[in-house]
Parts: sequence; structure tokens; C-alpha cells
Amino acid sequence: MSQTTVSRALNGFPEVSEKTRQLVLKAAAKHNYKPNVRARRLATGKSMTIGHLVSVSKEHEMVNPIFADFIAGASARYAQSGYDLLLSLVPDEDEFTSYKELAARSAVDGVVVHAPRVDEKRIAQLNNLNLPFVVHGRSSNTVEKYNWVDVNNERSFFRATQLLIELGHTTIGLINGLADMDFAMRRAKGYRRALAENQIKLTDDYLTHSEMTEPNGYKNALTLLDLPTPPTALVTSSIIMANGIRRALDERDLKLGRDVSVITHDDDLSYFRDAAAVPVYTATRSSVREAGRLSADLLLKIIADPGRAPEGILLDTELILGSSTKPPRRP
Amino acid sequence: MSQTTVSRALNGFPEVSEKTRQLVLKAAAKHNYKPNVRARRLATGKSMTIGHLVSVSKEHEMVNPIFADFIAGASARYAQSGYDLLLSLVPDEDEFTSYKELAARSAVDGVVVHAPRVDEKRIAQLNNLNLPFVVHGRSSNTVEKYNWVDVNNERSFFRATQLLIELGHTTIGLINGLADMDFAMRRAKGYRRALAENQIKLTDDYLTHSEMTEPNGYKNALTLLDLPTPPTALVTSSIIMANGIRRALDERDLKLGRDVSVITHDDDLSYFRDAAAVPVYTATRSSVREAGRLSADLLLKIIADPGRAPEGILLDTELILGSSTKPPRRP
DNA sequence: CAAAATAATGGAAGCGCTTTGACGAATTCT
DNA sequence: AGAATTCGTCAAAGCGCTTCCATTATTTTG
Repeated sequence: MSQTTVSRALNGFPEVSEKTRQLVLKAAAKHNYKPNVRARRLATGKSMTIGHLVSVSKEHEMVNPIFADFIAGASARYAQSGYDLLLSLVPDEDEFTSYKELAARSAVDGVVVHAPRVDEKRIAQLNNLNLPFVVHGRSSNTVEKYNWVDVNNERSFFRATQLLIELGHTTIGLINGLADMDFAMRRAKGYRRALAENQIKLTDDYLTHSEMTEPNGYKNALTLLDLPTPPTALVTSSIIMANGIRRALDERDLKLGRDVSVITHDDDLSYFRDAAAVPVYTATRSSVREAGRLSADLLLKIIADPGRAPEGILLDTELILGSSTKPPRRP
Repeated sequence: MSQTTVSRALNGFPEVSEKTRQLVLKAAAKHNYKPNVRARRLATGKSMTIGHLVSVSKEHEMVNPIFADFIAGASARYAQSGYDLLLSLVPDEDEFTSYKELAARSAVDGVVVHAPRVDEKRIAQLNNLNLPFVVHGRSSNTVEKYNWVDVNNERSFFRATQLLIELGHTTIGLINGLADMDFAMRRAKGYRRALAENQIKLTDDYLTHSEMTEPNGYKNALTLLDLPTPPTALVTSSIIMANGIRRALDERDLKLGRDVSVITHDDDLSYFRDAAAVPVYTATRSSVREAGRLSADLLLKIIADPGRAPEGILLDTELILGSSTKPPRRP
């Protein structure tokens, strides 16, 4: 039996008779034969690989904790479609070099861009490279069209802040991510809009920007609590920071909910899943794993049909009521 | 100039004159030429790719949170040596199938095995496949030789427990990882040995096994605190669980350190880095990122020299004194 | 100074697949 | 029945590199 026939049988081409196909499949199974990916990739000109470049902040050596769950979502989709996942953690300063190199080596058929900034050069650069990509998040100052999957950050944080205001809070802090991150900017916007619509005037002292670590949550919470008029409620961008906030409250002998209300954004991380009957935190929740799945789906579609018009997928968050929000304590 | 010469110049072969090499390099840089990895991989018969198969527990959809930092460490090493990192998150039940498939497709030159169990079939299976691998951790019930990088779990938890005993604690709980995980078994062993050497008898009610999530830390801490003789100190396997424990203490109006001492194992995760002058937690600390680096180094060595005798690298932890441990409160 | 050794380059095979075009055999149509 | 289709199969080219072997140019040696 010729090589041609075997190849066609294995790859499901219609020109081969069903009888022959079964024969081939049986023989392949018997010898545990799998076509060599290297040869196949050279022959087809496709890498059957998706690249994820996750940037590691040089300064803090910080890996975004949501990325594990995001990738868990994406990975399953890739596997279904026969794609491999190439992961590269790169120092943030040479992000673009890495993309360019991946493209030049033609090591991947597409990439996912993580953690876009308000000003994101990578998008224009990738468009020039002609390498299919999906952005997890958006970039506000980018006019080019691109494919993205994002949550409705502005609306989420508007609703969260609004909820606190409705409970009677008027001094509300926001413990946010780094200011140049697009999601952080949108969240700040939602927060400010809620304050503005309710005629609440607060200085930017009530708004902190930092990497979303537990220690930063702690530190920033203390800073806010030390203000002349300390906030009676806090909104924060990450459940990991929320843990730091709780620690700060604890240290000040303040009780979460009773003394200070907290709403956190909750990416539904697998090791922080807040699934109690009454969740610990009132939260704007959106599964980052689901975002991973959707991003993968979208990217595979783009690769299959390069002519496709760019698409954006906007996910809404749920506002989940937990026990960390109560009306402010009367003095 | 012939293809041969270019290839040799780019790959640093000695047969080409320095003058020619410079010429080639300049031309390559000018046209942003990078050899096509697909062709190169077929020609050399090497994948220049390392596989990391991370298993996702089907039941809880849990991704081990340490894996992001581990991979951050490994990734840098791979990049230095021109290797790519193939990541695959697989449901735990078909782990071995995935290895076999990777080997059959010859998609990788080596793999890293994460989260080995006390009984770990994968090791024998991989030895049979003749695929180079390094285990992050060890497997106690495995007699075969293999390459591994692990921390001294038994000794760490012995020391941690010993420290609590020296402070005067006699009722000490252990909030551990899943019982079939090798690291958890070793930690339990260290804990038990410390108790035994000090003639402290405690039932297994003081020892819990579960996935290392924040909610599980919380839940298990409450369970222990509800025992007729509640523990005055706790040892735990993860800083994420420690956060759950803190929440449980908070809910019971117990103060960390003062009312209940806690020692946690600290993998030095980038988003939980406990770097205050006086750390929050007394901890047995060992950088999982460093473990990633070492594992990558070892694997690359094995690949370069397949005849190598299997090697084990045992990392010691530091016992860091923080503010979560004090002598027990006199009633 | 011829012979031998060394250095630098090029031609061509081969890596293990996919895919194109050719070719008989089986089927359908006129 | 013979021509026109359709079907199933195969031989061979090609994917873009690396590497073996041959070749020419240069240097060293007796």
C-alpha cells in the first residue's frame, strides 16, 4: 500500500475507500503509528501551534496569576483541534522581539496577547507581521482593528461602586492594578463614573495603582485606612489583593463587611473559588477560564479563515452578593 | 554563496571562515532571516521543544497555582538554549496517554513531570518510552531510577513542627495537600516524626488532606478549631491555604500568632511574596521558580548526554521566622 | 618543487510527510 | 459495445533545512 493512500486514509480525505481506510487505521493502531509532526509540519507549511507570550515584569518578576487558569481554558480547545500550545514567558521589555522572532522562525500559526496596556504597540506590530492574534483584553488608545475577548470592566466597576453607594457609602476607595494596564484604566473609569453620577467628590488619594499581589493589597489598604477620612468601603481588582485587604483590616481590628465593605473582581481562579452558599466576597465575577476558551475558539477561527473581519467578544460579569458588603457603620 | 555555507555560518560550525560568517550574519540580519524551525526540526530530527504536562484534576478543575512560577523559572532556561516550551493541561485520568502521544508524534525532546504521587505510574511508563524526563518532586513507592528536583519536605515539616513544640505547643494540626501526593506524604511524615520524638500523641483528627485552595484552608481550619481540644498551632502546606486559615481564625475572633500560631510552606509565589521586614508568616521557604530553573537545567543536560546516570537534586528550605508564631496563650 | 596535508566551499541526498498529476480498473452513459 | 466518467491507487516532486562527500584553493612538509 502506498504512502499516499496511508496519508489520505489517516487524514480523512474522501478519495480513499472506506475499506482501505479501516485497514490503514487498524495497522496504524497496531504499531502505535502517529505521523511525525515535524515532517508533517514541514510538508503542510503549518505549525499547528499557538503561541502564548506572557510577559514577566522585569522589576518584580511577577507572573500574572490569572494566566494559569486562562491557559487551562484555552489548552483544552487547542487539543481538540490538534494544536499545540507554545508558552513563552518573556521579560516585558523585549516582548515585541519575541513576537517577531516567532513569526520569522514561523514557529506558530497564531498568538494570544496577554495583558494589553492602554497604549499597546504590540497590536500594530502584530498586524504588520501578518500573524493571526487575539488579545485578551483591549487597548483603549489603539485605533487599529483587532480580535479581542474582554470583560465589561467599566460597567462592572460602575455597578460595584453604585452598589456601595446605594448601601449608603460615600467614601469609597479603589485598589486597582497598574495604571497603564487597559483593564485597570477601564475599571477606574467605571468607579469614577459611579461617584460622579452620585455627586460624590473624592480625590485620587482614594485610588491606588499597583501590581496585583497580596502584599500590595495589604499595603494600599493601610494607606487608604490612614487617610484623614478613611474609606468605609473598598473596591478592588483582584481576589488576591482582597486577601491583602482583609489582612490589613484584621491588623486594624476592623471587620470585613461590618466595618469596611469590600467588593472585589473575581476571576474565578481555581484555587480561590468562592463557592460558599454565601460567598465571602461580594464580587464582580467572570470566569477567566471561559475567557481562555473563547479566545482559543476565536483564534482558531481566524486561522481557518484569514479573511475574516476582526471581532470583539465582550463578556459581562455577574455581580455576586456576598457577606463583605453592608451599609456603613453609624459612628 | 551556497546553502551549505549559510547553514554552517549560522550554526557556528568551524569549517567556515570568519570573514564569510560575518558576511552571512550581516545578510541574515538585514533580511530578518531566521531558519524555518519546521524544516530545521525535520532535518535534525530534534524537536527543540520541552513538554510540560500539567494535570488538571477533573473533579475540581484545579490548576496547581505553583505551576506558573515553576514554568517562569524553566522557560528562561529553555529560551537560552533555543528550546521551546510546549504546555499541555490534561485531565488527570489520561495523563499517560498524553505522554505516549507526545512521544509517538515525536513532538518533544523531553518532558517535565509535575506533581508526582506516592505511587507514580508515569515514571515507569516514561522510562519505557525512552523519553528524557525530570520529575518535579519524587515518588516514594517507585524503585526505578529517575531524575528529579525536590525540596526536603520531610525535614522542613519536621523542623516547622519542632519549632512549634519548642515554643510550648503540644496540640498542633497539619493542614496538608492531597494524601496521594508525594510531597504531602513526606510532610506528614516530618510532622509525625517531630510529634513522636517529643512524645506528643495526637490522633489523625489533627491532620487534614485536601486540594490546596483557599476555601479548603478555611474549611479545614474550622474543622480543627472545632475539635474538643482545638490546636493552638497549625502547620500548612501552602500559603494559599494559610490565607484560608487566617480567614477562619478571623471568623472565630482568634488572632494569628497570638491565639493560634501558624507555619506555612512558602513557595515564594510571585503574587504572594512575603517580603516584609518581619514576614507575616513563619514559613519553610523554597523558591519554586528556582526549582523550575534547576529542573530545566537538568533536563537539558540529560538530553545532551542521554547516557547520564540519573540524578536527584534535593533543595533545602529556609525556616523563616515571621510574626505568626508565638508561645501558646496561657489559659 | 612536488607531494601531502589542511582549509574553505559547494553539490546533492535525505529528513518523513503531503499533494499533484498520471494511470489503470470499475462503473455509467449513449 | 464502445466512449465517457468516476473511483481508488500510486509514483514522484517538494517542503526548507542539515549534513555527507566531493572538490578546489591554499598552505605545509620532506
